[in-house]
Amino acid sequence: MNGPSDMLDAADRFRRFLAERGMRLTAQRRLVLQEALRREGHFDAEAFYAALREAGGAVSRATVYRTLRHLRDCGLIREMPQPRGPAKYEHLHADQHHDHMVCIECGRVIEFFDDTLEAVQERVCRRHGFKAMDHRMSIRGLCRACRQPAKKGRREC
Amino acid sequence: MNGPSDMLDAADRFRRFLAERGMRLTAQRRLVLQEALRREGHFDAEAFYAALREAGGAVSRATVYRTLRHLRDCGLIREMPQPRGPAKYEHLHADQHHDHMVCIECGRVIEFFDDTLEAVQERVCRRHGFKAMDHRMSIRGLCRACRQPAKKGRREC
DNA sequence: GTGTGTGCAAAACCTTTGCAAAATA
DNA sequence: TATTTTGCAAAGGTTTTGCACACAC
Repeated sequence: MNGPSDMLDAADRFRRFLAERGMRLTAQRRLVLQEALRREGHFDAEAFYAALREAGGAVSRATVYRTLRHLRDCGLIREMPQPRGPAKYEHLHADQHHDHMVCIECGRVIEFFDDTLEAVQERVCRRHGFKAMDHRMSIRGLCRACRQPAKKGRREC
Repeated sequence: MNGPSDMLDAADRFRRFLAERGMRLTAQRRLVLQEALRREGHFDAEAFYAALREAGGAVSRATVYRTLRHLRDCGLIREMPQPRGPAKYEHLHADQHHDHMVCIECGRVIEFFDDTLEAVQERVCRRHGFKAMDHRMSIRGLCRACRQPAKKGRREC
């Protein structure tokens, strides 16, 4: 699901996205793209930037922020502003959309996928003449571990 | 749906919420609560603060931010961090949850409600041992007006 | 050569916080 | 009186921007 062919697809898609706008796929942008695809979970711009630097990547903070925005506009990553602190990002697998459950106690994020949601999206959009490009659902609540407050040894999540 | 009894309910609920935590329902907090309930659509903290001041309310910016946070924690309003700019708030009607479609072209927000979503939430949570308190879904795409780019006189939304 | 991208540092922006004074139980 | 709340201004943390230089077409 995240092999080399995915990477090529993504690079191609990004290139097309840029070309359509008279923009260029530079070395820096390629670097940011690769790092974004390599990431498995959620990440924020600052840690992302640090990792890139650590790995010897010659990219500035400004370029990281700018490129993440482009990747988001291109639909390759998803940006999730947080109630507090920096926005979280995650890369979008080409093949399967997913949504999130967030534990309000420990902050853990669980991913899920449900067909019905896609159907809901279709129905609602038809009703309002809206053309959906994407959706996101997020369920807030308590994860299994945090539901048992009395239980000893509750993991930190 | 937004009559005086709603207001009383909300005030009561807020009072209980505060009492449980050894906090007080001060004049300022009451003011912020009332203004939040009065609001129909989405608002941000700064405009909210300005409106309160304009109306002669004696509340400081810090208190507005602090109280909005409490109202959120109490579940009376919903906070929606934005990709850019200040977080948006909206007050939660006691009787009906709703979700959003956001036009990526003009920014318009359309509200909708769909029963199926609640079912999805239940099913997903059961599957993962998660206890849901709340959910939010947001569909990004193009609104009716913005789908017809050729059309003259397209409204600003 | 014209236009686009980058890097740096500074600016902008929204939100939170420290602290002393005021209010409330 | 003990505790909580407020208001102010300053700090905080994240993201954007201005600008000069470098680079690509």
